[in-house]
Amino acid sequence: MQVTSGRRSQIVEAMIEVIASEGVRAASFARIREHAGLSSTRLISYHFDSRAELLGAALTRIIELASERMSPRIAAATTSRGRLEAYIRSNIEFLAERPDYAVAAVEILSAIGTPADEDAAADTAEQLLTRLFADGQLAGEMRTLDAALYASAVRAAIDRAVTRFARTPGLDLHRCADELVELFDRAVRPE
Amino acid sequence: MQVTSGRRSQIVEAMIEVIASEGVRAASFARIREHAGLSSTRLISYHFDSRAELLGAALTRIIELASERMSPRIAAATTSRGRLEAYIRSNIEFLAERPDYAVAAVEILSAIGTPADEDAAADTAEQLLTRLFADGQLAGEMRTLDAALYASAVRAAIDRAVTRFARTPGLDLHRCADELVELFDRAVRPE
Amino acid sequence: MQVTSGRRSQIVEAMIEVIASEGVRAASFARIREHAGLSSTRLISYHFDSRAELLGAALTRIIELASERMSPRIAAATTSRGRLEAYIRSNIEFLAERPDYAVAAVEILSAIGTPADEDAAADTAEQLLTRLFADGQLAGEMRTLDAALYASAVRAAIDRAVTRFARTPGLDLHRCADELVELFDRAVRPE
Amino acid sequence: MQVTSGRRSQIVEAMIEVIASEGVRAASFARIREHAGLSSTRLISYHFDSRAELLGAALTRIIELASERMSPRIAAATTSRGRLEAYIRSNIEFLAERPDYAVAAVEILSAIGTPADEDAAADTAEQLLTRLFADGQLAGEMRTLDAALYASAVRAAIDRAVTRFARTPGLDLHRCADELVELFDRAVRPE
DNA sequence: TATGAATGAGTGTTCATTCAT
DNA sequence: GATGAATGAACACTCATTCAT
Repeated sequence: MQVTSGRRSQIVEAMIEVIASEGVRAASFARIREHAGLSSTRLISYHFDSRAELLGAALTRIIELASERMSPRIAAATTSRGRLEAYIRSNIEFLAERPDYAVAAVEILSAIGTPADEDAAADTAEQLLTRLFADGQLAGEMRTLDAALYASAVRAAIDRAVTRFARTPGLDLHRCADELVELFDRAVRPE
Repeated sequence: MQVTSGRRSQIVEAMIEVIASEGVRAASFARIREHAGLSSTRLISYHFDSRAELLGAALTRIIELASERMSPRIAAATTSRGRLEAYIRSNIEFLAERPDYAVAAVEILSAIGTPADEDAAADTAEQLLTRLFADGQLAGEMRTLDAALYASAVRAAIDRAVTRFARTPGLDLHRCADELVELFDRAVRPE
Repeated sequence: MQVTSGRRSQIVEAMIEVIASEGVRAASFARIREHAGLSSTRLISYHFDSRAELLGAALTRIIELASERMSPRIAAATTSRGRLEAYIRSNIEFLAERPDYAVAAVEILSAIGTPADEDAAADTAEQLLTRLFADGQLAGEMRTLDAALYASAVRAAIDRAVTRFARTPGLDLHRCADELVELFDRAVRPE
Repeated sequence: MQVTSGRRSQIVEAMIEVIASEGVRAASFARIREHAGLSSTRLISYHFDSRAELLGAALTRIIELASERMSPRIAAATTSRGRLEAYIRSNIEFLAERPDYAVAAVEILSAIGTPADEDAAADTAEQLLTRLFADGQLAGEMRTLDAALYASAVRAAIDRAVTRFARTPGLDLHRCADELVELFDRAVRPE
């Protein structure tokens, strides 16, 4: 099976764009068909077994792109607190570069929030952060704290920034990143 | 004359309960009718001009209750950092006492979030926090920071805790409150 | 039973105004209640047994007013062709003075057109004209023609003028009356 | 590719028939579904984006048919007054042949009349007549008159005849045509 | 790989009306 | 004379999906 069949990615991108500009609720097959200029919604259900699968494919695609941006930045850091900073900064940079993708991701995650499996992508992101906080404590770089809760706080703060940016495009993202880095660095550093 | 006509509050409460357990999407008039044991959905549209109004009434009710819980606690604090702590703790306590109401509020806010009513309740909550952070800086109790961004970070962290609690009822909310208080107090204190 | 109970006429006038500006379809009990500032639609169904009765009352009221305007003018004419001219002119004058009433009458008549009884008000107006054309022929003032068909042609032409005026308030009604008088006078005069 | 997809025209014809016999108001999707023997009303909204579009399609279809009947007859006439006669006669003939279509057209036009689309089909018909009266005056075949007003009077008279015929099927349409031709010919001829 | 056609369940909302004071 | 509450039927329309080529 080909992950990127041309048609598939065309549909996925159309859905992402519609979600970003009009929200998940508005991203019906009909609206996607229209936005992508497809002949019929049948083309969508031909390529995706269900709406959920399409939603999942969109999220996977976004995470793929975000990961390309963020992973090397995080890997390049040599300390846990440095990796936390890299995580926040590169995530905000991704938002600056692909605001539609970032907005769509938040929309999708809030839409599939409750029902999905524990191993959903959302948790993937938080698991990475949870490990980061756990490692920081083991390395003595961070004070004692609840890694999972801090992970969710970081993600929540970033996601909220994404939402605010979607409504206020004039937002200074560079400064926003600085503030968030400062906020969490102060919160975790020992003493 | 009673503002809350009995029927109205019955419907509002039914909607809150359905939203809390099944999500906003599932909270259709038909589902509310069923849950509240009403004779027809017409009863709902008789008391509320539109779904949006009902949603607004539900949110208002929740904010009313949350405010009853939180306001005296916040007012009792004598410092800005104390008020921040009281805000976080009393909000989490409200979540512990009325998890359905807390969950419903988050659901409703994310559902009506986009429509750009600047004066919406969501912003009201953030505005209160924004003032709190601004006052803290003026009083010299907090270091220099972006009040609005910190406000949204606090709300985002609490809202995320609400969501997590909804999925994991076993969560230790007392400890969760301690951690969040610590997180933000460290983040704001001078030096 | 009092024909004009104050409340009744208030409701009737509100309905006429709503019909004139928004059409019969839009003139629902709810819309009338709103326009008249009533507390509930129940007040309407209290005073009128059905929507049809209210519609009939409105039409009766309009015809009453139109008749006040037109009857003396028609009666004052001494010939059949003079009465035809008086009919047309005074009808157009009524339109100029009470455009909302004239528009509402046309709306109501087209709404209740098909179902109603033969003795409906619509026919009343045409019957009067039919007699006028019949008398004109008997008196030798008019050539041989189908009185009923000419009656309906006159009413149709005037009603259409009403509709056009409703859409084009700038219409010169005086000239319009002149033209219609000329049209039908030429059509009926002998030779 | 066929513009008229079979299903589409089946639905259009069903709607025309329902409108003719029961009025526009009664022509709901449910009633059409029933009359056409369709499996679901969804079939209607599948083929037509909205009720308005379906209404428009029905009107277009009727005008198409009426035009087939009337156009050659009008074109064959060599004088303006001859064309006026041909217009009236062929229109009444269309009424005699397809009473349901004629009735439906009048119903639809009165239903969509208000919404102020200047370029609506109604005006198209009147514009043709207006030109006819203007040409007649230029050619010296008709006396000086308000072409637009005469056009609306002709259409109003014919439409009223359609309505009357719908209620009184026994009406002698041949004689009706004779009378209307005479009426308007006398009204326009010079001297 | 593609597509037009079809579908049943569902949405919120509106309608005039009746019930019970 | 007046009124708030209640009601069931109907409305156009949207949903993701399946059928049949």
